[in-house]
Amino acid sequence: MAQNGNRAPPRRGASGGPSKLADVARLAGVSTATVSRCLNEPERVQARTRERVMEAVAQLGYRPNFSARALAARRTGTIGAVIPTMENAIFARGLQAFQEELGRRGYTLLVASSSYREDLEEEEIRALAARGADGLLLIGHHRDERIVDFLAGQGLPALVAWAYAPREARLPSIGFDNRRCMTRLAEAVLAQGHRRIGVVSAQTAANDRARDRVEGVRMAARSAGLGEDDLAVIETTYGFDTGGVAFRELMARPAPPSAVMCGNDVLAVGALRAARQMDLPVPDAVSVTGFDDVELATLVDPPLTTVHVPHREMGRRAAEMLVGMVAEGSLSCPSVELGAEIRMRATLGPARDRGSPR
Amino acid sequence: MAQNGNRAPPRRGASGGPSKLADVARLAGVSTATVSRCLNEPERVQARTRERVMEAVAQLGYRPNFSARALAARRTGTIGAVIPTMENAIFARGLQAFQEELGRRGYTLLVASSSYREDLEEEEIRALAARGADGLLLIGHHRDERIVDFLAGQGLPALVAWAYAPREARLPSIGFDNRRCMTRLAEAVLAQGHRRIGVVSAQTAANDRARDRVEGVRMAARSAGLGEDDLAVIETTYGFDTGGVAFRELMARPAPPSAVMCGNDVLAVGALRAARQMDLPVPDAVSVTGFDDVELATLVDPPLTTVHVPHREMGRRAAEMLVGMVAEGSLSCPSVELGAEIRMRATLGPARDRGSPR
DNA sequence: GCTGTGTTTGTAAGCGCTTACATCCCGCAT
DNA sequence: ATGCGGGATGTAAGCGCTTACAAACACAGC
Repeated sequence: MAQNGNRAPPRRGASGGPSKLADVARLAGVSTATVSRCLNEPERVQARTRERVMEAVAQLGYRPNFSARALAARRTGTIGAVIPTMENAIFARGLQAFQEELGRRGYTLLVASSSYREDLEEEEIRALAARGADGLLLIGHHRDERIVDFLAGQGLPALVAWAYAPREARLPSIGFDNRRCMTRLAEAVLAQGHRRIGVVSAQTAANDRARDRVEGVRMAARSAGLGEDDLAVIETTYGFDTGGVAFRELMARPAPPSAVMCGNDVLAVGALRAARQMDLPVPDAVSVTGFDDVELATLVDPPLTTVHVPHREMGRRAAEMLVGMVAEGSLSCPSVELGAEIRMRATLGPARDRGSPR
Repeated sequence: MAQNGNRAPPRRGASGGPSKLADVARLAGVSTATVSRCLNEPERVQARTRERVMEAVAQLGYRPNFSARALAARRTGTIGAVIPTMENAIFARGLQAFQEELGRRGYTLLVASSSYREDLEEEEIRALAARGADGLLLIGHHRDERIVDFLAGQGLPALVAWAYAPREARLPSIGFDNRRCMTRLAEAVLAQGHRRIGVVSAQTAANDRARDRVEGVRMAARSAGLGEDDLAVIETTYGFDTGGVAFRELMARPAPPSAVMCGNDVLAVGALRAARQMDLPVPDAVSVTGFDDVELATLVDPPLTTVHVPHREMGRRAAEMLVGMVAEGSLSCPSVELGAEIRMRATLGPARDRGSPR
């Protein structure tokens, strides 16, 4: 609220200060409407006039005032994204691709991060809406019904990424079927003869992706005839350390698992490190799997068996879809399922028979 | 340019559509000015009136229109950041902290990424300025003089992060002295008896940080009496693979280095992987160092000797400083140097005497 | 020559908010 | 009583742009 000389008349034109539409109009000898048209629908003004205007624009170094334009036109050319955190490489990468594509299409990205907190996400969605975002990118489907209502009420297009569930969800989405991917990976684990499986999952409370992944393992286990006791699930926060801690806890149980499936690569790498510290060779003593296939997965030793997710493509296509929705003023578009495939590497091996439980 | 029913009268109030300041004023039985004051300078209106207004605000679910507010008040509550890429963990992490602190102080973050391209960066700086960013965060000092002039002309506060050079630079900065850090690390390398040193640097053309780091090695080498030939520098783009390629090239030279200092951890990890593939034990056959101390550095085997940079703190404090400049309408503030310390881990070992060169 | 059609440009009314300034009102000193 | 200081509120003029509508003009067909 500094009251510093705000009222000083802004220097214009020659002095390098911001020039306005009216300045351009004056210099070009046309009306402001014509200048505006030159900038927004060039084909609607005669070539000669347009040249004159453009010259004036160049001469003054004119840049339209964004707020004024947004206010008058009721659109901002801004897309908002609310992601859990940029520190997670998968979001950083997807967001980077998202932003690149957005830029290519003349939109700007407004970012907010929710730190995986549902209340914060809601707050930020509303803030971005108030800021006039033309569209919103959200992560995952888990979200209070009220917010979806709010979005619909505002006529604000929103797209969900990192998940795919066209049936149950009201918002269109681009992503992959977390549950099915995890089921397939679990089947691969079971095919190696593992009969006691540990799961290190991210917090599932407000995270449908994490929930779906755990559910995926459950389904595969059930189909394979495993009982409740053969599946040990631990939830933990995101991080290398927490992954290690959870792994230790799993392995300290009376009948430890022969394979530990982790909800993401970061947790898995944490598990791997813990295994090394515990002198448990991977995959001979215990198998480990991840999810995401971040760069790290191929850098650890042994390289991690995981599920490859095309983060960059997801980001890029999300931008395409969202911009499309914004352009046609539609609140929906066909959801897109991306392929996510298992990357068999070295951390998954056959179950070593060390006396079946009991 | 979709011409869809834009002109339909927007439903207000009850119907859930966006309500305006005037709606609140009407409901509360006051003027719009009073409502505005309630929102912006609550202490200037009487408690009783304020309560009535706030109630109306709550009842209507009123949210101020951002563009209108920005247009009228000539400030946006938005801070822009132009970073090379979000995919680099160091920027993602710093930016995350930056955004968190910004949010805490009521500002929103507008991100653009330049992909390490100077022309794009300029373009984006101008775009963010036109969007009415109240302040700008930039990375590194390398930048055309014209842009700094432009910023000054616009009266737009800008802060440089990830670098510290209060003397030479016109913009205030927060960061660390890349050159000095690297000199110290190089001294540590030299202290281990290394006399032929390879450097794998990021592209230096538009990157003063990379340039300073190389320069840091040069200075230490010179002080130690090494000749030009004892220092082999390769520049490469950012990535694990490129780091590996550069490492191979260095080791394939007639008189290969006994230590390879990399411009950042990602390059270093790439080098480490290449070394393993070449059956060159680290640090017995060759030492390797990094820079940044990303999480990865402790996860590789052996753990990487590197320079620890407090990215999160840098982001957080950058937000503090920039918000301060914006609040007091100042274009400058004291630069801050953050400590960055060497993390001695296992990839740096004594030079093995394998016949001094010649 | 007159009307009708289409194209190009201008006029001016907002968009929803902030804020300088005017007004009102109340208590208090005179 | 009268006048004055000062806080609370209202009035209204923008902020810089877009765009509906009107005006002006060119040219075709009759």
